[in-house]
Amino acid sequence: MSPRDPSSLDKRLEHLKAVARAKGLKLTHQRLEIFRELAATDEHPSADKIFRAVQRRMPTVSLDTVYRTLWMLHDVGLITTVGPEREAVRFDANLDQHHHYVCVQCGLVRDFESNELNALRVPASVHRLGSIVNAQVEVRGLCAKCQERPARGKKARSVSP
Amino acid sequence: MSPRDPSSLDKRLEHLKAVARAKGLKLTHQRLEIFRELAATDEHPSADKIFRAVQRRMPTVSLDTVYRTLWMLHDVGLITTVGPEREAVRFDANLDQHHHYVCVQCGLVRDFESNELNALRVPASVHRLGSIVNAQVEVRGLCAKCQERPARGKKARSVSP
DNA sequence: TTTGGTGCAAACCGTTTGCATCGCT
DNA sequence: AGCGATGCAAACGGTTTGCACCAAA
Repeated sequence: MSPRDPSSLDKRLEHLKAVARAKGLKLTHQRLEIFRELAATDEHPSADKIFRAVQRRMPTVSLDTVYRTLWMLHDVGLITTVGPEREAVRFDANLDQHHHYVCVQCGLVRDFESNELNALRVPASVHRLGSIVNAQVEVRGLCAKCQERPARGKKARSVSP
Repeated sequence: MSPRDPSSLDKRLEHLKAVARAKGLKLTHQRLEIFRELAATDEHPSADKIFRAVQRRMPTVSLDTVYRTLWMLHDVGLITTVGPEREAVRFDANLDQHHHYVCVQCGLVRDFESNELNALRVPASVHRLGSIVNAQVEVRGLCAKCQERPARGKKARSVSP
């Protein structure tokens, strides 16, 4: 079920249409191309990369439409981002093996430890990709504080805690 | 061994001094304060947060010294960053559970799958932090391509693949 | 006509860099 | 004196936003 698998792409386009119908989103030419571009690769491209690719077929698209579309797709749960969404780099002086809990709304990051998770083994296929420096678990969720005060109307995206 | 544990802070300061001695780094007042600030918390602050904290005790520090110091500490392996280092947000249309391999040099991201890792359980303590949306493994390493051509002299930090 | 979506350009913000100065050895 | 570290200010690059225009219902 790799993203390159054409049947997987079809499935995702189906899903997109279903969600669009359910939520009353307009599936404009631009939106369709942007989603298709992202769904057809497993390289996890940046907005700019998607922009340049879509631009080839559709010279009038603008970068900000790509951004708006991507976040819109993200908001309705059709796509995700890689790693914690954040506005700034976060640093870590804890060199012992540990794992992270990340709040998807406010960006809070907390360490936790687990011998069980420390012992996890990555599959052989990963070793073919390159060397391994470390492996850690990233748990995403809504932190206790953010559960109290429900999401703000607009950008539910990042804020330093 | 939480970062708030004062004995842990001491241990880290020891380590800092040892590495500084070994590598001939100058431990200026600024550098010491910046490291201390980071090592004393487990909030994984941004450069700006560290800057504001250090500034209280040392009103003349500048934000760029904080950045330079943090990356210097990072380059000698004394601190790390949370999540993949990247210059731009990367998007992902793969909603099935999967995991990521991230190259620490060029920023390449690749999916991989593992039933074993899909089944991992997070410790109870994490559930106290908030709700859980998903849990995935992030493996960091140097990808095959980057191993061939050794690191560039300057910033070994990010570039879109 | 009304409601969104889009494109453009300017604003924004985190981060980096060039350069002159400072402080330690 | 010599040399790396620092501070300042300006540049940079990714991202967002205000606004006018356009297209579909």
